[in-house]
Amino acid sequence: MNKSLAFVATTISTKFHFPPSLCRSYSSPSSLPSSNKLFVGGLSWSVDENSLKDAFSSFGDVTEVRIVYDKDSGRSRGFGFVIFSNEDDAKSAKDAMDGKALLGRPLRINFALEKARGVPVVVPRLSDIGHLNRH
DNA sequence: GTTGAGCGTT
Repeated sequence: MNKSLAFVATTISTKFHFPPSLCRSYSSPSSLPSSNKLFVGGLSWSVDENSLKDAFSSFGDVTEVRIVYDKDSGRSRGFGFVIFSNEDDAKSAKDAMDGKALLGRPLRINFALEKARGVPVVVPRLSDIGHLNRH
């Protein structure tokens, strides 16, 4: 009887092709949802926003380039962001530049995590805590 | 003169 169950399972798995909507683990391999904003890591310490833009502007319109510098030391933290006006340009730039070297260091590119902009931040209120002491 | 995975100073 186990054999017949195995037969059924095999039959099902070979006969059915599940629609992509049910196979979401394959929809974005090794990354995040597509966007026009790229996280660029692995930068050489000496790369500035200009040379980074030059490296990416051939793939489309670069809306913004931002390299993250340390607040106190002022030196590059070795990563930054490149924003394209077009989402497809960002994707092709990522595919083309990921792993490629810039100024001697291989780039690590990914779609950027969305830094919560426009999302209201709810903070606890002291006036509400006061109600806890009330009967 | 330094470091080497990661997700940002207005």
